[in-house]
Amino acid sequence: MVVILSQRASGDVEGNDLRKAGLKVTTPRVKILEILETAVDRHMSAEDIQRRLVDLREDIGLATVYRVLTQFEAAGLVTRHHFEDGMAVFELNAGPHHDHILCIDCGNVEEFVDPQIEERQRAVADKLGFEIKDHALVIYGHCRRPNCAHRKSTSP
Amino acid sequence: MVVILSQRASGDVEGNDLRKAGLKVTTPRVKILEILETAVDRHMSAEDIQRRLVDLREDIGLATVYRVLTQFEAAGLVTRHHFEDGMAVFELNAGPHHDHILCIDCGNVEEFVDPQIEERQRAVADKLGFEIKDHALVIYGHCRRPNCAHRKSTSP
DNA sequence: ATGCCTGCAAAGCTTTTGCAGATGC
DNA sequence: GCATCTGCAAAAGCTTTGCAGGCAT
Repeated sequence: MVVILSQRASGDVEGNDLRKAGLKVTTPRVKILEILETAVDRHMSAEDIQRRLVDLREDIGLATVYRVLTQFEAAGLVTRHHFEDGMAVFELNAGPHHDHILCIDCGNVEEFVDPQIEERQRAVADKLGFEIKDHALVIYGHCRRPNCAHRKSTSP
Repeated sequence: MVVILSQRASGDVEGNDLRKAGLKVTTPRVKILEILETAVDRHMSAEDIQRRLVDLREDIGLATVYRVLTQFEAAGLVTRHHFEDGMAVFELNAGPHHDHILCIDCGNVEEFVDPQIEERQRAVADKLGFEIKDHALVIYGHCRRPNCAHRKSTSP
Protein backbone atom coordinates (compact mmCIF):
# COMPACT_ATOMS: atom_id res chain seq x y z
CA MET A 1 0.00 0.00 0.00
CA VAL A 2 1.21 3.42 -0.88
CA VAL A 3 0.26 6.54 0.96
CA ILE A 4 0.68 9.71 -0.94
CA LEU A 5 1.90 12.07 1.70
CA SER A 6 2.19 15.43 0.15
CA GLN A 7 0.04 15.56 -2.90
CA ARG A 8 0.22 19.25 -3.32
CA ALA A 9 -0.09 20.85 -6.68
CA SER A 10 1.73 24.12 -6.83
CA GLY A 11 -0.44 26.70 -5.19
CA ASP A 12 -2.74 24.21 -3.54
CA VAL A 13 -2.17 24.75 0.17
CA GLU A 14 -1.10 28.31 -0.43
CA GLY A 15 -4.27 28.88 -2.38
CA ASN A 16 -6.37 27.74 0.54
CA ASP A 17 -4.50 30.00 2.92
CA LEU A 18 -5.02 32.89 0.56
CA ARG A 19 -8.69 32.20 -0.03
CA LYS A 20 -9.22 31.89 3.71
CA ALA A 21 -7.61 35.31 4.04
CA GLY A 22 -10.01 36.71 1.47
CA LEU A 23 -7.32 37.26 -1.14
CA LYS A 24 -7.45 36.24 -4.75
CA VAL A 25 -5.07 33.45 -5.68
CA THR A 26 -2.53 35.15 -7.91
CA THR A 27 0.98 34.30 -9.02
CA PRO A 28 2.76 36.91 -6.89
CA ARG A 29 0.91 35.90 -3.75
CA VAL A 30 1.43 32.19 -4.23
CA LYS A 31 5.09 32.59 -5.07
CA ILE A 32 5.82 34.86 -2.14
CA LEU A 33 4.03 32.51 0.21
CA GLU A 34 6.05 29.60 -1.16
CA ILE A 35 9.27 31.49 -0.68
CA LEU A 36 8.40 32.25 2.91
CA GLU A 37 7.39 28.65 3.53
CA THR A 38 10.53 27.13 2.13
CA ALA A 39 13.02 29.76 3.26
CA VAL A 40 16.08 28.55 5.13
CA ASP A 41 16.11 31.78 7.05
CA ARG A 42 12.55 32.40 8.13
CA HIS A 43 13.20 36.15 8.46
CA MET A 44 13.36 37.92 5.14
CA SER A 45 13.28 41.53 4.04
CA ALA A 46 11.24 42.62 1.04
CA GLU A 47 14.44 42.81 -0.94
CA ASP A 48 15.49 39.31 0.10
CA ILE A 49 12.18 38.04 -1.20
CA GLN A 50 12.43 39.89 -4.46
CA ARG A 51 15.94 38.59 -5.02
CA ARG A 52 14.53 35.12 -4.57
CA LEU A 53 11.78 35.89 -7.09
CA VAL A 54 14.33 37.05 -9.61
CA ASP A 55 16.23 33.81 -9.06
CA LEU A 56 13.04 31.92 -9.78
CA ARG A 57 12.59 33.92 -13.01
CA GLU A 58 9.44 35.52 -11.64
CA ASP A 59 8.90 39.01 -12.93
CA ILE A 60 7.37 40.62 -9.86
CA GLY A 61 8.07 44.18 -8.85
CA LEU A 62 9.30 45.29 -5.45
CA ALA A 63 6.17 47.37 -4.98
CA THR A 64 4.07 44.26 -5.35
CA VAL A 65 6.23 42.43 -2.85
CA TYR A 66 5.55 45.17 -0.33
CA ARG A 67 1.85 45.24 -1.13
CA VAL A 68 1.50 41.50 -0.82
CA LEU A 69 3.46 41.39 2.43
CA THR A 70 1.34 44.17 3.88
CA GLN A 71 -1.81 42.28 2.93
CA PHE A 72 -0.38 39.11 4.44
CA GLU A 73 0.37 40.98 7.61
CA ALA A 74 -3.17 42.35 7.77
CA ALA A 75 -4.47 38.84 7.21
CA GLY A 76 -2.31 37.50 10.02
CA LEU A 77 -0.27 35.29 7.71
CA VAL A 78 3.03 37.00 8.44
CA THR A 79 4.55 39.22 11.11
CA ARG A 80 6.60 42.29 10.36
CA HIS A 81 9.61 42.87 12.59
CA HIS A 82 11.78 45.97 12.89
CA PHE A 83 15.14 44.82 14.13
CA GLU A 84 17.63 47.53 14.99
CA ASP A 85 19.10 47.79 11.51
CA GLY A 86 16.13 49.72 10.23
CA MET A 87 14.98 47.42 7.47
CA ALA A 88 11.75 45.52 8.09
CA VAL A 89 11.85 41.72 7.99
CA PHE A 90 8.90 39.43 7.52
CA GLU A 91 8.27 36.05 9.05
CA LEU A 92 5.61 33.47 8.28
CA ASN A 93 3.21 32.97 11.16
CA ALA A 94 3.64 29.30 11.91
CA GLY A 95 3.61 27.98 15.41
CA PRO A 96 3.06 30.01 18.52
CA HIS A 97 4.60 33.23 19.75
CA HIS A 98 8.35 33.40 20.21
CA ASP A 99 11.11 35.91 20.71
CA HIS A 100 14.34 36.37 18.76
CA ILE A 101 18.03 36.27 19.38
CA LEU A 102 20.22 37.40 16.53
CA CYS A 103 23.89 37.44 15.73
CA ILE A 104 25.47 40.82 15.14
CA ASP A 105 28.18 39.29 12.97
CA CYS A 106 26.43 36.89 10.62
CA GLY A 107 22.77 37.84 10.87
CA ASN A 108 21.80 34.39 12.10
CA VAL A 109 18.38 34.59 13.77
CA GLU A 110 17.13 32.02 16.25
CA GLU A 111 13.80 31.80 17.98
CA PHE A 112 12.99 30.97 21.55
CA VAL A 113 10.25 31.10 24.13
CA ASP A 114 10.84 31.36 27.82
CA PRO A 115 7.75 30.89 29.97
CA GLN A 116 9.28 32.78 32.86
CA ILE A 117 10.01 35.80 30.69
CA GLU A 118 6.46 35.74 29.36
CA GLU A 119 5.13 35.43 32.88
CA ARG A 120 7.25 38.26 34.25
CA GLN A 121 6.14 40.52 31.42
CA ARG A 122 2.55 39.99 32.39
CA ALA A 123 3.47 40.81 35.98
CA VAL A 124 5.30 43.98 34.98
CA ALA A 125 2.49 45.18 32.74
CA ASP A 126 0.05 44.46 35.51
CA LYS A 127 2.01 46.43 38.06
CA LEU A 128 2.30 49.41 35.72
CA GLY A 129 -1.34 49.31 34.78
CA PHE A 130 -0.98 48.24 31.16
CA GLU A 131 -3.03 45.76 29.23
CA ILE A 132 -0.54 43.90 27.05
CA LYS A 133 -1.33 43.76 23.35
CA ASP A 134 2.01 42.64 22.02
CA HIS A 135 5.66 42.64 22.81
CA ALA A 136 9.00 42.34 21.10
CA LEU A 137 12.11 40.97 22.70
CA VAL A 138 15.28 40.80 20.66
CA ILE A 139 18.61 39.78 22.09
CA TYR A 140 21.69 40.86 20.13
CA GLY A 141 24.97 39.02 20.49
CA HIS A 142 27.68 36.95 18.92
CA CYS A 143 26.85 33.38 17.96
CA ARG A 144 29.32 30.52 17.82
CA ARG A 145 28.46 29.11 14.44
CA PRO A 146 31.43 27.69 12.56
CA ASN A 147 30.72 29.89 9.55
CA CYS A 148 29.82 32.96 11.58
CA ALA A 149 31.24 36.36 10.63
CA HIS A 150 30.36 35.20 7.13
CA ARG A 151 28.24 38.20 6.38
CA LYS A 152 30.75 40.48 8.08
CA SER A 153 33.40 39.55 5.53
CA THR A 154 31.18 39.71 2.45
CA SER A 155 29.65 43.10 3.18
CA PRO A 156 32.10 45.16 5.20
CA MET B 1 23.90 78.84 56.50
CA VAL B 2 22.92 78.60 52.90
CA VAL B 3 23.88 75.77 50.64
CA ILE B 4 23.77 76.53 46.98
CA LEU B 5 22.46 73.35 45.51
CA SER B 6 22.45 73.74 41.81
CA GLN B 7 24.84 76.46 40.82
CA ARG B 8 24.89 75.69 37.21
CA ALA B 9 25.47 78.30 34.62
CA SER B 10 23.81 77.41 31.36
CA GLY B 11 26.03 74.95 29.57
CA ASP B 12 28.13 74.17 32.61
CA VAL B 13 27.34 70.56 33.31
CA GLU B 14 26.50 69.95 29.69
CA GLY B 15 29.83 71.44 28.71
CA ASN B 16 31.66 69.00 30.92
CA ASP B 17 29.72 66.07 29.53
CA LEU B 18 30.53 67.22 26.03
CA ARG B 19 34.20 67.84 26.70
CA LYS B 20 34.46 64.44 28.34
CA ALA B 21 33.00 62.99 25.17
CA GLY B 22 35.61 64.81 23.10
CA LEU B 23 33.11 67.13 21.49
CA LYS B 24 33.43 70.88 21.16
CA VAL B 25 30.98 72.85 23.25
CA THR B 26 28.69 74.43 20.71
CA THR B 27 25.24 75.90 20.92
CA PRO B 28 23.42 73.08 19.12
CA ARG B 29 25.03 70.44 21.29
CA VAL B 30 24.39 72.21 24.55
CA LYS B 31 20.79 73.01 23.65
CA ILE B 32 20.00 69.51 22.53
CA LEU B 33 21.53 68.07 25.66
CA GLU B 34 19.48 70.48 27.78
CA ILE B 35 16.33 69.50 25.99
CA LEU B 36 17.00 65.84 26.60
CA GLU B 37 17.80 66.49 30.25
CA THR B 38 14.70 68.49 30.95
CA ALA B 39 12.26 66.62 28.74
CA VAL B 40 9.05 65.43 30.35
CA ASP B 41 9.02 62.50 27.99
CA ARG B 42 12.52 61.10 28.03
CA HIS B 43 12.02 59.49 24.61
CA MET B 44 12.15 61.96 21.77
CA SER B 45 12.44 61.70 18.02
CA ALA B 46 14.71 64.01 16.05
CA GLU B 47 11.66 65.95 14.99
CA ASP B 48 10.40 66.27 18.56
CA ILE B 49 13.71 67.78 19.49
CA GLN B 50 13.75 70.17 16.61
CA ARG B 51 10.23 71.31 17.41
CA ARG B 52 11.46 72.07 20.90
CA LEU B 53 14.40 74.02 19.44
CA VAL B 54 12.06 76.08 17.33
CA ASP B 55 9.99 76.81 20.44
CA LEU B 56 13.15 78.02 22.14
CA ARG B 57 13.88 80.27 19.18
CA GLU B 58 17.01 78.32 18.34
CA ASP B 59 17.77 78.25 14.65
CA ILE B 60 19.16 74.74 14.34
CA GLY B 61 18.55 72.56 11.31
CA LEU B 62 17.16 69.06 11.39
CA ALA B 63 20.35 67.75 9.81
CA THR B 64 22.33 69.10 12.72
CA VAL B 65 19.95 67.49 15.18
CA TYR B 66 20.58 64.15 13.54
CA ARG B 67 24.33 64.72 13.43
CA VAL B 68 24.49 65.72 17.06
CA LEU B 69 22.33 62.82 18.19
CA THR B 70 24.48 60.39 16.24
CA GLN B 71 27.60 61.82 17.88
CA PHE B 72 25.93 61.59 21.29
CA GLU B 73 25.07 58.01 20.59
CA ALA B 74 28.65 57.20 19.60
CA ALA B 75 29.83 58.93 22.77
CA GLY B 76 27.44 56.86 24.85
CA LEU B 77 25.43 59.89 25.99
CA VAL B 78 22.18 58.74 24.44
CA THR B 79 20.61 55.53 23.19
CA ARG B 80 18.72 55.24 19.94
CA HIS B 81 15.63 53.07 19.97
CA HIS B 82 13.59 51.80 17.06
CA PHE B 83 10.11 51.20 18.34
CA GLU B 84 7.67 49.61 15.92
CA ASP B 85 6.43 52.85 14.45
CA GLY B 86 9.52 53.24 12.31
CA MET B 87 10.81 56.55 13.60
CA ALA B 88 13.90 56.45 15.81
CA VAL B 89 13.63 57.89 19.32
CA PHE B 90 16.51 59.01 21.48
CA GLU B 91 16.89 58.74 25.20
CA LEU B 92 19.49 60.25 27.51
CA ASN B 93 21.66 57.63 29.14
CA ALA B 94 21.03 58.23 32.81
CA GLY B 95 20.80 55.42 35.29
CA PRO B 96 21.23 51.77 34.50
CA HIS B 97 19.76 49.55 31.82
CA HIS B 98 15.99 49.23 31.57
CA ASP B 99 13.33 48.00 29.21
CA HIS B 100 10.27 49.80 27.88
CA ILE B 101 6.53 49.43 27.94
CA LEU B 102 4.60 51.79 25.76
CA CYS B 103 1.00 52.71 25.19
CA ILE B 104 -0.37 52.15 21.71
CA ASP B 105 -2.99 54.85 22.21
CA CYS B 106 -1.22 57.81 23.76
CA GLY B 107 2.46 57.08 23.19
CA ASN B 108 3.19 57.09 26.92
CA VAL B 109 6.48 55.29 27.54
CA GLU B 110 7.45 53.82 30.88
CA GLU B 111 10.64 52.12 31.92
CA PHE B 112 11.17 49.05 34.01
CA VAL B 113 13.73 46.46 34.95
CA ASP B 114 12.91 42.93 35.96
CA PRO B 115 15.83 40.94 37.36
CA GLN B 116 14.19 37.65 36.49
CA ILE B 117 13.75 38.66 32.86
CA GLU B 118 17.38 39.77 32.69
CA GLU B 119 18.47 36.52 34.29
CA ARG B 120 16.39 34.34 31.98
CA GLN B 121 17.77 36.15 28.95
CA ARG B 122 21.27 35.25 30.01
CA ALA B 123 20.15 31.65 30.46
CA VAL B 124 18.54 31.56 27.01
CA ALA B 125 21.56 33.09 25.30
CA ASP B 126 23.77 30.64 27.10
CA LYS B 127 21.73 27.65 26.02
CA LEU B 128 21.73 28.81 22.39
CA GLY B 129 25.45 29.57 22.41
CA PHE B 130 25.25 33.33 22.12
CA GLU B 131 27.32 35.93 23.91
CA ILE B 132 24.89 38.75 24.72
CA LYS B 133 25.92 42.20 23.60
CA ASP B 134 22.63 43.97 23.98
CA HIS B 135 18.93 43.43 24.01
CA ALA B 136 15.70 45.28 23.48
CA LEU B 137 12.43 44.41 25.11
CA VAL B 138 9.40 46.51 24.35
CA ILE B 139 5.94 45.68 25.56
CA TYR B 140 3.06 47.29 23.68
CA GLY B 141 -0.30 47.76 25.30
CA HIS B 142 -3.00 50.08 26.51
CA CYS B 143 -2.29 52.21 29.57
CA ARG B 144 -4.88 53.46 32.02
CA ARG B 145 -3.85 57.08 32.21
CA PRO B 146 -6.74 59.49 32.67
CA ASN B 147 -5.70 61.47 29.60
CA CYS B 148 -4.82 58.45 27.51
CA ALA B 149 -5.98 58.19 23.91
CA HIS B 150 -4.92 61.83 23.83
CA ARG B 151 -2.62 61.37 20.88
CA LYS B 152 -5.13 59.11 19.20
CA SER B 153 -7.63 61.95 19.00
CA THR B 154 -5.18 64.62 17.88
CA SER B 155 -3.61 62.62 15.06
CA PRO B 156 -6.15 60.14 13.75
C1' DA C 1 -17.88 41.22 -17.45
C1' DT C 2 -16.13 43.44 -13.55
C1' DG C 3 -13.65 44.34 -9.82
C1' DC C 4 -9.62 43.11 -7.66
C1' DC C 5 -4.44 42.86 -8.88
C1' DT C 6 0.01 44.12 -10.87
C1' DG C 7 3.94 46.70 -12.94
C1' DC C 8 6.01 50.82 -13.50
C1' DA C 9 7.27 55.14 -12.13
C1' DA C 10 6.89 58.72 -9.19
C1' DA C 11 6.25 60.49 -4.63
C1' DG C 12 6.86 60.28 0.55
C1' DC C 13 9.38 59.90 4.77
C1' DT C 14 13.11 59.57 7.68
C1' DT C 15 17.93 60.00 7.77
C1' DT C 16 22.53 61.05 5.68
C1' DT C 17 25.91 63.72 3.02
C1' DG C 18 28.44 67.62 0.38
C1' DC C 19 29.88 72.01 0.59
C1' DA C 20 30.73 76.83 1.81
C1' DG C 21 30.63 79.72 5.52
C1' DA C 22 30.78 80.19 10.72
C1' DT C 23 32.62 79.18 15.25
C1' DG C 24 35.14 77.31 19.22
C1' DC C 25 39.70 76.70 21.20
C1' DG D 1 44.57 80.51 12.69
C1' DC D 2 42.92 76.03 11.92
C1' DA D 3 40.23 72.31 12.53
C1' DT D 4 35.86 71.32 13.66
C1' DC D 5 31.11 72.35 13.27
C1' DT D 6 26.68 74.12 11.20
C1' DG D 7 22.98 75.34 7.81
C1' DC D 8 21.13 74.55 3.63
C1' DA D 9 19.96 71.80 0.01
C1' DA D 10 20.33 67.80 -2.29
C1' DA D 11 20.75 62.77 -2.12
C1' DA D 12 19.97 58.28 -0.37
C1' DG D 13 17.39 54.33 1.28
C1' DC D 14 13.15 52.04 2.35
C1' DT D 15 8.32 52.00 1.61
C1' DT D 16 3.91 53.64 -0.29
C1' DT D 17 0.81 55.35 -3.89
C1' DG D 18 -1.37 56.63 -8.62
C1' DC D 19 -2.54 55.01 -12.74
C1' DA D 20 -3.36 52.23 -16.82
C1' DG D 21 -3.60 47.77 -18.19
C1' DG D 22 -4.21 42.52 -16.81
C1' DC D 23 -6.11 38.66 -14.58
C1' DA D 24 -8.99 35.74 -11.48
C1' DT D 25 -13.61 34.49 -10.68
